[in-house]
Amino acid sequence: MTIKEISEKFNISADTLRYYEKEGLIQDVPRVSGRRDYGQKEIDLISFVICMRSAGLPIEVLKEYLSLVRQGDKTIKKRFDMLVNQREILKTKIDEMNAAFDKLNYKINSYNSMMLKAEKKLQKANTTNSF
Amino acid sequence: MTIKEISEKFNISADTLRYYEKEGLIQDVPRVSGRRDYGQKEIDLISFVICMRSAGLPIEVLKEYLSLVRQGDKTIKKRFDMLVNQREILKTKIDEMNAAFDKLNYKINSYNSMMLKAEKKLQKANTTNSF
DNA sequence: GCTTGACTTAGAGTTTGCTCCAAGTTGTAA
DNA sequence: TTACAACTTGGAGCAAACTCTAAGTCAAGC
Repeated sequence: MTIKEISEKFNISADTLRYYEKEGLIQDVPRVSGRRDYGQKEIDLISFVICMRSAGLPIEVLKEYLSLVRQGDKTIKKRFDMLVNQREILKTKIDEMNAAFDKLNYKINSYNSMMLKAEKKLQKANTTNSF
Repeated sequence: MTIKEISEKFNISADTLRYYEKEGLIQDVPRVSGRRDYGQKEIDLISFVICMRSAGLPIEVLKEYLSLVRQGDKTIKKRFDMLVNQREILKTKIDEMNAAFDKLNYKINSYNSMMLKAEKKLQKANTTNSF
């Protein structure tokens, strides 16, 4: 697959794909007369990287993890620890986002009843604070 | 409360608090002989800003929202729309993070059984792909 | 009165992750 | 065979959100 096809498949810019390669995230991409020609192996890797990046895992962390993978079985324990660590960080972020989501929801509902009751001059909403 | 107390209360740097103020997120902070002296109003606002920032809402968006709040009731519909919009964006991000979390979990479990069965030379794990 | 430490400001610097640019190459279609 | 679009590379540029620096101010304790 060409860079354009990959870029469309994953909804990511070709520049970003080249950048990931430059950074060493996606290595040894085959070329056909100079052009990148992604195979299944690369597609699986890109899919993983994009998923993790979308969750905010830093490029540096992914780079180190993939470097460990390339170093073979002796790095399994270290990889495991990395993943567990990243899972914990991710869990914290998800909790924070859910908290913000709930707060947003609460505010939206307040605004909603505020607007519904507006013409009746019943602006009793705005209960906890003013923003 | 002093900037240091706020900084410790919210586990955020004093520099960041000053930065938010410079950016217009937290306005009209009272001073006592030049020093910031945060009151309940400011604390509520900071708490809101930090919650939203931790969920990734951009400073620009928060700034505009808070500016609308200051402009009074005529901006309620616009604020409402902003919040609904941000909620949608946040929902998408939460979904992405949950997907990554599941993937991480799956990998961690794979590594786990890999390591458990290692000495038995039963490295049949690593089922779907190699990283 | 003097030192100290925590503040103040304006503004410069840093980090992360792209995103764009310029100049050159290549396969295809007219 | 020449025009064209889509690639290639190295490197510069950019946006967001801090983070740090320098030079100055102030209240408290000695």
